[in-house]
Amino acid sequence: MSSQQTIRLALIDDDSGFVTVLSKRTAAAGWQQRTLGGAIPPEELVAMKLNALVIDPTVIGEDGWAYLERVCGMLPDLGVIVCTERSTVSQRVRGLRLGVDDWIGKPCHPEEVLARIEAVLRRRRRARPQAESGPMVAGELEIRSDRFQAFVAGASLDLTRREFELLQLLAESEGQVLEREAIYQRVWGYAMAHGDRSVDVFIRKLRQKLEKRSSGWRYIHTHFGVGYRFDPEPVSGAVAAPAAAAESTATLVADEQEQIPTG
Amino acid sequence: MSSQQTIRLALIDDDSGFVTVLSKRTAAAGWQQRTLGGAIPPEELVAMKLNALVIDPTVIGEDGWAYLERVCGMLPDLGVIVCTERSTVSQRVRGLRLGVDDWIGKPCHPEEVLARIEAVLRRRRRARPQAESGPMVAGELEIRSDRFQAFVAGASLDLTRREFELLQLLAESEGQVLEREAIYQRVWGYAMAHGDRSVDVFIRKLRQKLEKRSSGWRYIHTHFGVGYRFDPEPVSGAVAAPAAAAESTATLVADEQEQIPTG
DNA sequence: TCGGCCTGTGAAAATCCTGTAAACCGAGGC
DNA sequence: GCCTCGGTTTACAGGATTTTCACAGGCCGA
Repeated sequence: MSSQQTIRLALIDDDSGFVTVLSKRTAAAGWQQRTLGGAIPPEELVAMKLNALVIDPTVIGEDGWAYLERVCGMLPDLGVIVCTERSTVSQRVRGLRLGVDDWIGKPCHPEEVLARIEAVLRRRRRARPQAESGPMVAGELEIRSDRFQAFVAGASLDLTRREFELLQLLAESEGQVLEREAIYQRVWGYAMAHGDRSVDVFIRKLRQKLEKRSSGWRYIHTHFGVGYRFDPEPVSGAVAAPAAAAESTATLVADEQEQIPTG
Repeated sequence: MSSQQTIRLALIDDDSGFVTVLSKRTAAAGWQQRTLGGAIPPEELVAMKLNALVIDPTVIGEDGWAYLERVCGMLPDLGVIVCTERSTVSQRVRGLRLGVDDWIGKPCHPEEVLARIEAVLRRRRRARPQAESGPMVAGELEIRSDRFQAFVAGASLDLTRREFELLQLLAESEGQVLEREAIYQRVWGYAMAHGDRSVDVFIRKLRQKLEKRSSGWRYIHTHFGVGYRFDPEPVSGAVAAPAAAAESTATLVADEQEQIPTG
């Protein structure tokens, strides 16, 4: 399910041991992580579209409190976890009241840090049910997850839930070839049984409905022996079209990445 | 809305010193607090309409983990803070992954406990920036939260409390498809048990009462396999057959354009 | 070009989901 | 205690959706 979007985390710390160990863990968990040596203007943090920030204010020095306050104030949606050595109760209370979500003492076990980050994010997501994520657009398709439906020129494709989730997954991975097993695993939520053709069947249904409402485009491409790839392409109308015309169109869509997930 | 709605807290612990000190603090902070000597069925916790729960699982003994899991599962909106003596990293990680929001080691300073509870709750409160305002209008429906009632042309629909809350939730999210679990969670206040049909039943009651007073409109639409969507639409009563115009073609393609799951 | 996979299709069979009605239950009011 | 009312559960039927099948047609390497 797409509710498990990968976590984007930034780490502001200069304790190389801690950074190394934690990075290894977050990488293993599939999170996107960025390590920063020192204070970064909150504006840049915004641009990073982070979910969480782990910070040791001592690397900032004097202005630590002010920095924390500014970050928490400017990014109320960001999960902020302080992780630092020696601290007094009143410092922790001050930090928490300032807007910090959790305060961990060093030394600490990286697994606990991860668990605490998850706890912070879990709560935050629950609070903002299906926040942003405006409609996704592809070709003349508009995919609206708040309606569990896709539209072309305002007309609903009338997708069923499975069809919609499949389309959404494909569209999210635009340009990538997804193997059947991977698709099944992510849409159905469990491993695909050997010989199951459900994915193919749903791809067909999707193609039918897409064709019905948006016949001028091709969205789903088959990769023989591998899987499917979503990539909206206007259908080059007549094959008899002037060579030149077709050619140029081709160049526009030519930059396809044929990557095959190493399996 | 006053962001300072008083906090309702329950404390499950038998360490009288801790209980006393903490109670004094929470009282001073103006929180409503209830101390419980041991495990309480989650159902009763629901009835208490708590914001947060501070618990020392050791007072429960063996079933501590199971209890935590049950509570966190049933009340995803409840802030759960574990406060206990001696604990290992793996215990803390297990707890946090289970759904616990914060894990504090005893002995600890009551002020820090308060600050951590606040940090946990802070997230959840920001969730509804929803400025309560005048009556909401949808179709020929007027929803007045000050009266816990909806009206059509001045006539009350005679909604019960649940019916009203359900309608209000739906109307607030006009246009969005809400999943049953989400509806249940927000109206009933705790997690929906698998197989519970309460939402459907109340949707039917609502539809009946809406139909009785406003038969010219359709308000609640069903999204098969997903949930419900509120969107007032005047019912296109007379489908004055678009006449002969495309008659011949129509017969051939007629079965294609109907769609849009109106419910 | 041939044969062995692999994918596209259409439809039947199996499941799942929702609308509806009615039985149940506990809390109050009389 | 008896009755009413709101809320919960349960049972069932009709549909919608998903799965499963069998076969046809296409892609590729030998």
